[in-house]
Amino acid sequence: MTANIETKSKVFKALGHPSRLAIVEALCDGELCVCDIVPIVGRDISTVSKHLSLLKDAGVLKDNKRGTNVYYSLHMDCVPGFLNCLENFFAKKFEEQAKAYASSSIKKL
Amino acid sequence: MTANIETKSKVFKALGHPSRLAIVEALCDGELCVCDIVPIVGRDISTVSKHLSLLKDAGVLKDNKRGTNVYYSLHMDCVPGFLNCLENFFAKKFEEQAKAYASSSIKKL
DNA sequence: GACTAATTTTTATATTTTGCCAAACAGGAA
DNA sequence: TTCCTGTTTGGCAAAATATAAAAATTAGTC
Repeated sequence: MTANIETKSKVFKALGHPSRLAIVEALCDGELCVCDIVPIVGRDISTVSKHLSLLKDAGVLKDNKRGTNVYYSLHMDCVPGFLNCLENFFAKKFEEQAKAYASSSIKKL
Repeated sequence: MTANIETKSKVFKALGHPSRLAIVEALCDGELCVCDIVPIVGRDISTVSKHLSLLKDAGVLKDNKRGTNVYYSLHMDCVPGFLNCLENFFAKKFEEQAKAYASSSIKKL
């Protein structure tokens, strides 16, 4: 065990907010500047900037300044795969729930 | 996109606390009852119980009552792989930092 | 039934996080 | 330099979270 629990839980905490997860999902398709991220999140620029620095501090994102713009991109390659796995997990779960509901509805007839 | 951002960020939020991540890491080796988890976390049993129900609510864990004991186990198979990837990420990062420090030390001689 | 052990829920308090505004800062153009 | 645009930082109120003590619940035993 190299990384301690605090370091790793910091990554999860960083991703554990709807605005920040939306940012990370958007960045799965490639880098974006802060000005592009703001409308995606729908919050004040200052708020978005704080979310971005938190994600960077956790190691999830990296930034790259070009001119007056700051471009953020994914730094941690583990993330997209896990997001995909999560997607499948909930897809399967909802499918099963729908099936269970359907069969219970039939029973009630 | 099947699962909404709230559902997914709830998973990350659940894992984004050192006590809860320690619980999940312990459960990667197999199910444990609450009485076994309490000493691992080192908190009051009521606190641990709350952490466990939060993890269960997020879909990360499932529980199984046998007699007076409640056994918790991993429900989401995505998690161990991601934890492993995180481990490698930080291992590589610390290695690079150590290398960078070593070369900077040599320059100072 | 009463009694004990394991766990959860309730309640209360302390701490942390979030989000907006205003101010500060950085780079480019006039 | 001054102005303008894009981004970050500081401060504060509101909301969310963590913790533990006490009360309630559940299963097993006598």
